[in-house]
Amino acid sequence: VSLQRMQIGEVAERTGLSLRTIRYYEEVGLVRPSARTPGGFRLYTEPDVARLNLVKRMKPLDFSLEEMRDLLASLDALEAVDETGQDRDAQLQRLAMFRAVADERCRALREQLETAEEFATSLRREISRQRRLAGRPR
Amino acid sequence: VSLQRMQIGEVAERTGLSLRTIRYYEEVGLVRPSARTPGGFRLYTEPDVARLNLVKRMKPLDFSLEEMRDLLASLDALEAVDETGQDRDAQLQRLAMFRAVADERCRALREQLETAEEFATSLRREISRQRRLAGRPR
DNA sequence: GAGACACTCACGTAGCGTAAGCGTCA
DNA sequence: CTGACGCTTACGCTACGTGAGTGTCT
Repeated sequence: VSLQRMQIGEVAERTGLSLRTIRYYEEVGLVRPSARTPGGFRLYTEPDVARLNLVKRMKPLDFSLEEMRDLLASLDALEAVDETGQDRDAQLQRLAMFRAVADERCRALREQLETAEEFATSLRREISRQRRLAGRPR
Repeated sequence: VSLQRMQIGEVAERTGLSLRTIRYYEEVGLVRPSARTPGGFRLYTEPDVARLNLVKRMKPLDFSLEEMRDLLASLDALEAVDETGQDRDAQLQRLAMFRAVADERCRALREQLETAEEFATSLRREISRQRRLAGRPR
């Protein structure tokens, strides 16, 4: 099965993304299928799936789809070996910026988690307080 | 200043929420100002601000505004002492449900953070890899 | 040809941001 | 009376969900 090209349903299953999401990612130029059947069905290769999984792993960082597109573009550019030194430097600079943003987002996430846990704790406390009050009505 | 009633600008400053957000929260019945001037300006009291801050602390848990509204409603109901035992029990049940959801969200947040940090790390690695490659062009 | 699968519109949603045009308060 | 501040109305945005109606693959 699907040794070479898979269609969107299988890709969805393997990535955990919805059909709509996968199509939308193509619409905004984030991940495009490397081929189509004559009838118009999208055909994905393994690298395509890998790219989708990469996007999925980026999502917790809360990048916009546009940012992810740019990040992927930089990675692609660096992967293409036939690049002039100047361009490489530019792409490396962009990567470094993304790294900085990513670090910042991680920090924000840690804070968020802390706030969330504090709230969960205070909710638990409120519940047991109310339970005590409920213990003796009248 | 503002010993009793403050208007929306000051509230925004004190809570860190935007005017738009505060007005929107009112629109969906989440937090409403306890008064208005004859001319229509919103007037908030200290408890109003506290409520807004409470909402702000809930946000990391990723509740929908509707869920928060319900949660606040349950808390309000429990605060009102003149409640029948039955109603109290119902509200307590709802609180317990929220607690369960909150715990689950915390778990999800922790996972998210982990994924995020993994990605940040792999990004760092990729950058230094590319730096090494850039070291000797030609 | 029948069923599973896919396609393209296209409208709906949450949670606000962002003017525009106008009224209110000190 | 003039800023500074606030009001409503309304359209825009992101990242999809959710049909409807139709075509494609095996």
